[in-house]
Amino acid sequence: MSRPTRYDRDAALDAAMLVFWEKGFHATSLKDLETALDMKPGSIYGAFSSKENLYLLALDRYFKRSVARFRAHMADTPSPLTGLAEHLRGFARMTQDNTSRQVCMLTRTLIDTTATNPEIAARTKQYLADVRHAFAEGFEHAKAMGELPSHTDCAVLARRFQGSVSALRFELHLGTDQADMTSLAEELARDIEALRIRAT
Amino acid sequence: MSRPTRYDRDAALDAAMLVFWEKGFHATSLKDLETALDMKPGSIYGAFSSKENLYLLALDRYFKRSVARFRAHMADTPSPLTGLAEHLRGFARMTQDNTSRQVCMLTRTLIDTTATNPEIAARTKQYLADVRHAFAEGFEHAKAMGELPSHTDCAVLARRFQGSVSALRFELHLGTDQADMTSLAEELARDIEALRIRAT
DNA sequence: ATATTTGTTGAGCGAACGCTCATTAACTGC
DNA sequence: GCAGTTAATGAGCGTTCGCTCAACAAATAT
Repeated sequence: MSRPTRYDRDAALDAAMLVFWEKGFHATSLKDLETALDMKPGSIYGAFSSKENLYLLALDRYFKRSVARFRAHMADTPSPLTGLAEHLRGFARMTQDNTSRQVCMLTRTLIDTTATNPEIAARTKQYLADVRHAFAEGFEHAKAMGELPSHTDCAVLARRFQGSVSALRFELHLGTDQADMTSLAEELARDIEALRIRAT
Repeated sequence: MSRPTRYDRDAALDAAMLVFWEKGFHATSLKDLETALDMKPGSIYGAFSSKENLYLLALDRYFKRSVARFRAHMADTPSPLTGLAEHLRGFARMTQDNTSRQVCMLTRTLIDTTATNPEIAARTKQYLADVRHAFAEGFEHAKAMGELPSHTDCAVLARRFQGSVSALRFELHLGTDQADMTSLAEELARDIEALRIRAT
């Protein structure tokens, strides 16, 4: 019974994520969303309740996808420490891909909404903490495999790592060229690898 | 001749800088500015032409003040390398000061305006490059004083240094507590000091 | 005093904002 | 076919947006 939906919810959320990621919460208008989702205002509200709620759904998508990608990458790398270093080098390879030439959406959101949308900001802080936790797990894994000294504070390393990721994404956003991106990523990656215990 | 202005242009620009810095370009409304500057719309437009122009004036102020502060700090530090390290440690001491618990306004602006206000974004990119140049000068000075190897690439160090500053400011924005701020700043500062040539 | 100049005022402009809802369309069950 | 159910539509709601301008106020010059 009943009429089937014309739109593909998954595709619509993907599209919403991209516009929001690119323009931010405040600069994205309902008109922008109507165009991107190819849906009329009534349908958007029927499906997603409000602009803010749609934003939260898009953000959740971004978060889950980022963490999943990171975990998948770590899962097929024999050395966790190398995996972490490679994750940083990966950003230098995004130079061509224009859709990814952007700041981290979580970073962006926190900046956009701290002063104006406490609910979104609070959720974002949680996501950022979760991402940091995933990074910390990577370092813990490295420690368990004997790549790091047993006294290593993985939480501290994770915070620094997150800083490196932010810095790289910001450089992408800035438009920094391939060569500079590569050398910056390489330096940050080497810092990670330098933590490895050398068999003396 | 003629009627004198009721407002203090300098104070008004300071106030504008603070609101814009806190809320960003898009989330700051004329109402917000009327309140912050204690001026009526007509006066604001008489004095500053447009919201965008006022933003550019506020941004310019932020930029000049930041660079001046950095240069002044470096000028009264005998060792440039220590000065750079101390600059990073300084951010951990901002934990109390709520007005400064924010991302760098240049970072914020670039993110806010890249997709929507090309003119502001272009100006911001220039400012960010100028700041990086000021950092590079600090490293050059350190090199000239024999604190760094003569083959050191100061431009690369400056880019990393700017990344560290961004990371610290972002942690402030996030609300990271005093202890974590101090340890993060300390680590980043030590990385700078570790570059120093050791008298062997 | 008066003329001139310039700053201040705030009601209100047109446009855009996020959002709603009566109406219409497309399906299923009988 | 028709009744029942749910999705899609888009004109248009009330509000707020950035901004203007005719009227007024406060100074100087003569």
